[in-house]
Amino acid sequence: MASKIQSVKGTREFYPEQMSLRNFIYEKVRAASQAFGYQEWEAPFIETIDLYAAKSGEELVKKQSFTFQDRGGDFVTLRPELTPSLARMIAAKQGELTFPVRWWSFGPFWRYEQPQKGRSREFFQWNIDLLGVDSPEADAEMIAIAATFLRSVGLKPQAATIFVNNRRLMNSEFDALGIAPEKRIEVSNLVDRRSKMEPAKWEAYGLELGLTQTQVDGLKNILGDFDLWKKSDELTRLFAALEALGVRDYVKFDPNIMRGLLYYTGTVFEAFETSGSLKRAILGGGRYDNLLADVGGQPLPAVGFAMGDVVVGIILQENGLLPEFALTPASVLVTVFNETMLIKSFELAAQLRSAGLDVMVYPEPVKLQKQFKFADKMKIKIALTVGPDEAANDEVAVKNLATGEQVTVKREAVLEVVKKLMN
RNA sequence: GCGGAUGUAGCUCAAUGGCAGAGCACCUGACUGUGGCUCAGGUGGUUGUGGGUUCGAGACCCAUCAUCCGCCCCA
Repeated sequence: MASKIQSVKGTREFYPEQMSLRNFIYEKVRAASQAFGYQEWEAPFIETIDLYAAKSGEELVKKQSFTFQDRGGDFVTLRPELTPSLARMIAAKQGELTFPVRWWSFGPFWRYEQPQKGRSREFFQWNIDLLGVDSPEADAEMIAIAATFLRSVGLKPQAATIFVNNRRLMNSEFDALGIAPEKRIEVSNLVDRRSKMEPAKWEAYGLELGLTQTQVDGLKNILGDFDLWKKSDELTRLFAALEALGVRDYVKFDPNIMRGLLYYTGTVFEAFETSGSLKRAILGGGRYDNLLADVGGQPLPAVGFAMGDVVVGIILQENGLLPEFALTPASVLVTVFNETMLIKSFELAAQLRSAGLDVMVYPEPVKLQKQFKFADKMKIKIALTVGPDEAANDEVAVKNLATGEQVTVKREAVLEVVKKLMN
């Protein structure tokens, strides 16, 4: 057992059952994206590390990226996120694209971190972005798409909530407390940790960062003020738009939401399950108005979010929201009576396939008992048999495995009989 | 990178330091042209790996590898 070659730590192996789940998520993602008129696109899975160095955050680049040398000696990275690739691709065609651009994508990403519940080193992520519009209403559309997805998988507002904040609002509040602009990143970090630390330790940490007691107290007031959004025109308009879009019940203002990525400039949001064991964000995103200019394009406002497949998969499973995935690979099994009947079975299967049915032929002439047992395990509902008796009369035995009833019909009537059984 | 837990049959798990077991799965038969249900029988293990303690180790000790859970960070 120890000598077996193992999968690379943290990678994902999708057996058919897990593949059904992944495809289920993909379909819901696609439906929500297309409902708002977004186009599917994709970027390279491998990029240079430089693409991320500028704006992704030090932790992500230095510690969490899969980076290695290719055979030519160049350093390449398995993409840990999509937004920098998007920014580059938009910048490259900025003159010829029709704005606003509405794009979505669902593909694999890699981050070198310790695998644990809700986190693997390889994951699939939905990214969706709206570029070219700088308005709270654009932010609202993005949040509405997220809410539409949550609703489509059966997560009600009581079960999953999208928490919203605004970096500009927070920065002006930080300014009002006399916190220097160069301390914003550290203070944001402090805010991020509040829910994870004991109050006393959190205060001590704030003082350690060089804040005064008055500033720490002021920060506590801000973070406890859930009406703070009323001071922000942006958020006031955002909530009005969310009301109009019919998703207001999914969204709550929360001044504690900051998000780690450096490129966010305005509205930020994260969705969490309200109860349950997993304290990880289902999805997260926000407005990033400077990124295009930072990668060498013309300034372009943008808003978007990302959702990993791992957390949402666990939550759907734990809430019993997954449909019964049909593990039936075919609606009909054609058994093989013996060596000489093999060709007859293949002919019959081909005939049914050309009529559009999914048909499996047992690949070798083993005991019929074994073949029927196989059909049962695969949850195939109809089994066809051509034995010597049937062949002599140009007939086929059609068995309904759900009821156990079997009829023998003329070969030209098989299609009709099978179709009737399928309904 | 740090901390905790767990590694026994294909799977889920038992086994006071004293003969390695059960359920499920698999195979065979009852039923040689037909699944599910039942019954009878059977295959399957260097107990993750390498050392050590002991008359004797699945169990105790050390190391190592792997997995899971948490911290950091984050989708």
